[in-house]
Amino acid sequence: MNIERVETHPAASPVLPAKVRTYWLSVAVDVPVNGPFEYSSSEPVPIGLRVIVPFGRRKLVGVVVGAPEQPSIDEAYIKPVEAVLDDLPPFSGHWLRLARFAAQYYQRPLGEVILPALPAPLRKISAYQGKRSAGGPVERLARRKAPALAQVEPAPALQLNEQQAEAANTIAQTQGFKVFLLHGVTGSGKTEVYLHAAQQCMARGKQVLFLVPEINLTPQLEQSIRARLAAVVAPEAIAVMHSGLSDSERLRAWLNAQHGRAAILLGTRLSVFAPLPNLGLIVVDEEHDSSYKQQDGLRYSARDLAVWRAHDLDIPVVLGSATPSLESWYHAQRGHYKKLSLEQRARQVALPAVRLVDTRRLALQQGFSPQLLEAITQRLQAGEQSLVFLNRRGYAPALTCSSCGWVSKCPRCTAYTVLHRQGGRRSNLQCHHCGFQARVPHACPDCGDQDMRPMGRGTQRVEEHLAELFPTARIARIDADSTRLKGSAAQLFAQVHAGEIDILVGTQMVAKGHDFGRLGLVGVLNADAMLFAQDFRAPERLFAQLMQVSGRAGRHTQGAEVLIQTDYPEQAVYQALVRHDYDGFAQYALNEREAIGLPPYTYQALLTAEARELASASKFLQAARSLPEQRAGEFSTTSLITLYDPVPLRVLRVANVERAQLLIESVSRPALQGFLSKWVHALPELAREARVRWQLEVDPMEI
DNA sequence: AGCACGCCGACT
DNA sequence: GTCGGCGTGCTC
Repeated sequence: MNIERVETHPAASPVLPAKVRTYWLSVAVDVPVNGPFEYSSSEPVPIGLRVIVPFGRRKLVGVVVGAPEQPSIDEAYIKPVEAVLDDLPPFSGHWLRLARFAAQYYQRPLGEVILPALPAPLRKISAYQGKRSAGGPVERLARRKAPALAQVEPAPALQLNEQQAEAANTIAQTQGFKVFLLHGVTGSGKTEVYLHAAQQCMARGKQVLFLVPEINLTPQLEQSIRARLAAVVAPEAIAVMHSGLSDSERLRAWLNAQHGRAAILLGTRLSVFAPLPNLGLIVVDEEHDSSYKQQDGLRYSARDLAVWRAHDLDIPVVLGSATPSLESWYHAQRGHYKKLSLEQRARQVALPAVRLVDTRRLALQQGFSPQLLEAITQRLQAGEQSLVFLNRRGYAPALTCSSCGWVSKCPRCTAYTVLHRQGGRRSNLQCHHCGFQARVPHACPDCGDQDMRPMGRGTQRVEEHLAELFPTARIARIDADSTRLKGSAAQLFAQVHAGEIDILVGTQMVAKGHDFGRLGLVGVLNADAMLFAQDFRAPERLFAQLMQVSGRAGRHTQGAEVLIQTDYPEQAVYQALVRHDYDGFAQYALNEREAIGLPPYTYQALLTAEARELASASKFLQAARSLPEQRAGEFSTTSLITLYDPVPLRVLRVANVERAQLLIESVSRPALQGFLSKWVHALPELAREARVRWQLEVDPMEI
């Protein structure tokens, strides 16, 4: 193998004779077993370097996380390190502390945090073996020239209004740890504030970490940030990281960050783990967005880790949103975070008027109220665009038999199959949980009747109705189905921006980021379905989502309007939306949470079990639940911990796997942490006996 | 997670 | 007789 070893001490090596001392190393590797694992080396290896180690019958890249004086297991079982990878400087103490904190907080082995945080070429052994050219991926990348950056026309800095300037200066003047919650309605110019503060930070020679929920969906953001920064930093000093990059592009950005060549790193949640030796400011844009929470593997919250990281480095962090998470709002109320408010819109355009359409006593036409149809008609006549928002893709949520009541169901899941138009008149049935597809039956499988009808409506059906009602209007639909082909989303959005579309039908895909110039009306169908999802955060999510879609309207035109059709117009969420009153809604929702004892007033974790049969999953959870009583000596803090009864998940079966969950709650975060760290040690054995798969999520977003 | 060992069913 | 099914166990 062609791997350079770490330099030995030059003075020592030629003189000292045979007596070789052994150095012990703790190495974190990416396996779902509690590590770290211990290895030996004849030379000292600095903590934070990567090594290649034998592991069972294979070889793995690991990271040295400790150098114990004595090994914790019998020396006879300890194998020597195979190679030391010194193509990168060792990870800093801060970086390792961050990884350690995440591993401990989210109850995962350290290696499962550290290695997935690295670009693939740095953690895959194949990048170091069997390559014709010498060296590793770092050396190979250095020999290749980076593709030329596209020319960006520098955008002039906008004149900040008074509130923006005050917010930006407050942030820029802060050097130690401080969390700012930047609260500003859509269009109030939060980005300008971030960039202003970022610029001042970079001017002091410090790096900026700028987190965004998703970059792919909003190429506008990257372009506008590049344009705004072009006047202040060289294009190479802007590194971008997101899931759309190739391995080598990601590696390049990562190395630029690690070597301090990047003055600013713009990236999605994984970027919170990027090594930034000179970090001076962290920005988390749209901090309430659920994309910051990873939903598999290490279930971390990039927003929460960003705050931790800022604290550890003693630097400021800015959380920005028009609809902050109730957690962040609560911290601001308590004075833990400093609230900065932007109340004016940057452009002199009034917020759209929000009206509720009480659908309880209305005859709806294909799901549309007369008021909404009338509003669309008027906008068409005025040459303005309308957006119909419906968070349900497909033609209809199910197919049903009108004579016996049969409903189309997925054979593998506890869910209806959704009727989809395939193009033209052709249709099929699809399961949105497991991907199962079936033909549409000609007759009812139960009674043979041929009168099969779609039940309810999705975006395809809404699009069809609109085409019948407004035959001359140009209509487009944007959802996961219409944008499946690569590039088609960008093309559809471009058509909307170019004014080639009169009525746009869309799911939540249209809610984020896009700035539609001529959009005068937003109509919301079936909002109540989102409100009554069985989750205590449903109103919070609904408020944020409707605020966000509402924000699509009237960014440039006066007199924009949002119509929300609902059977429950008296609900606090809707009333607050009419008043554009985030503060009122947040206060109301927090009071409710406090009264019932929900986050942010308590802390939660969720243990989920999966098995062929619900009974096995429940049995495992039941055993896990009774463990603390059985071993009372080990679990001393249980008086502060509530373990609820295991319950089946709302969608019980997905792809022939049945799921149940157990909620753990505590008023004390340390107590919950202490409990979980003991509890997880016992779970693998219980799971083996019950033959179930399990996962533990700390601070779950959905329960 | 991998990877191998192990012990039962249908094939050249 | 063997190819291969995936249950079980282990990794410093």
